Amino acid sequence: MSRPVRVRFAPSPTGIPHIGNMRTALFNWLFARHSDGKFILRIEDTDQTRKVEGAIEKIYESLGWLGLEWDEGPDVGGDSGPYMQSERLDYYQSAAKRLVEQGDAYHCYCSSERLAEMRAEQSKRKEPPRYDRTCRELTAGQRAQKEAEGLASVVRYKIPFEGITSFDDEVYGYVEFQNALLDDYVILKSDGFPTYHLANVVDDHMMQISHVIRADEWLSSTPKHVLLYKALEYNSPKYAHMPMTFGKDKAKLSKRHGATALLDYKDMGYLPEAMINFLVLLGWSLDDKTEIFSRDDLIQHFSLDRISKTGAVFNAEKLNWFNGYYIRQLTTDELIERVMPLLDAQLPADVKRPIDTEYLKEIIPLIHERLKLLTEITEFVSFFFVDDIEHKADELIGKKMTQDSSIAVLEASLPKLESLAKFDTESLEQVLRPLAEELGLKTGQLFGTLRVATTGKTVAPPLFQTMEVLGQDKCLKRIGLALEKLKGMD
RNA sequence: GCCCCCAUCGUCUAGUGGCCUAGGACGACGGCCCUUCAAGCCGUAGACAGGGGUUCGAGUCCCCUUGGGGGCACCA
Repeated sequence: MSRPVRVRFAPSPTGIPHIGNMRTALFNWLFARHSDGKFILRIEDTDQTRKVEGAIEKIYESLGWLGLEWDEGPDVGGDSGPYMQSERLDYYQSAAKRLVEQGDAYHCYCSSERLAEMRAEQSKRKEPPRYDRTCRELTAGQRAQKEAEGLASVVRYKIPFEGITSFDDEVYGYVEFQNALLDDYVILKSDGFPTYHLANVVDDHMMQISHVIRADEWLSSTPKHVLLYKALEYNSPKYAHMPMTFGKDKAKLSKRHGATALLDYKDMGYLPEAMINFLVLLGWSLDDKTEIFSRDDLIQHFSLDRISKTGAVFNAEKLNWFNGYYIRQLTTDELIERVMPLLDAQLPADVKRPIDTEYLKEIIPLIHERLKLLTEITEFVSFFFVDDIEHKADELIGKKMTQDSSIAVLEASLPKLESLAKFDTESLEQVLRPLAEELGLKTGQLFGTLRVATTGKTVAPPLFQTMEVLGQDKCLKRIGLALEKLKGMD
């Protein structure tokens, strides 16, 4: 009989959650949803010195952006609260007390200066840095004396001198460690706050966490936790360590790899659905061909046994492809909705607000499949909105064209376009295609020149459709401007 | 230095002893389409780190080497 699935995402509020954290959150969330279990948010704020103002809001925002809703947490409550570790100090302290009384832990009065010195010595001698266990053997009398002196103390776990601590990891399988090589690590700091090791064990037990799904970097501290579960007579949860995410240099992803905060990607114009699809494939796969997963697909198919053991490099190129793909899947209206705030913020002030949605509906189909990032939208559509465009002279003269031939092209086009009763794609094509032949030019030369003249860009959506949306007046006016520019060049 | 983990194309990965002359995706390159750019379609190059075993047979199992990563705080 296995217990109900309860997993947690337990970030510490020390900054903006980065990609790696959020991938861990994703995997936990998927496992919970797949298993019909609970996804719990717990804030591990046990380090008073590293607390960052506003970090918790960023955690909410990051989860929210990806749509990873949590069932229990500091803000939504739940039966296992409080969900902020700083509000659970009593639990940790009594656990530590119990361990001391049982003889599984002891007070240590060594100063951090002494410890630092000791470690320096050890590394000089090329020895593994470890606590020398000075305080482990203190007699009751010695302890009383230290207390009387008013010395602050930490509580250290008393690692057995012999034996092996092992566990079965859901991803890595059987892993074992020699107790003799483990350090008497601190479980309670001198300020009365627990370390991660104690806090996560106490909380995971009290919150009835069934599976601990966390990054690989925790693998080597897991025996400490296993020992703690045993000493406290708790049932150990199952462990699933997942491979880490690396930067291009294969080192643990960190700030120096550029944008690493999840929300940076939101700001850069990525879609959360693309991000999820990309992130889940970093360390998990369904089979040999499926690449695209909707949220429901993932919930349906996600499983721990398909998590790989190898670290994955965060490769933004593939993310870009996913993003383009998901943008293309949106309907015109959906894309407008997502892009509207960006346009509102980025389009020049003299463009009328609110931005004309009907007009956008004509424009979007032209640029939709060209968009890779939402933030590119302004660059793609501004020439539709702006009144006067700026022509670059050298762009006005295309490949295999000269100043004179460009002028000729525009002058020949003008009357044809002016005479058009209907300024739509078909009519435009009907007059412009023959015109190229008349002028003895390739269609590309004619259309290219007109493209730059009407849009101000060398790269734009198909000419006729663009001109139709732009409208006759704007096109004629812009061609006129282009002619002036070309003629005034000498 | 010690401990732990990992090892298939540049990257993400499929592969759980014969279905592998190793599959897919991104990227790269070439082509088609074509008024530019995209998108789409077609195609090409590209990997089992090395060495020993085990086996009739090893990318798949074992060992060693090498390489990479992670951990070794009163941080999580």
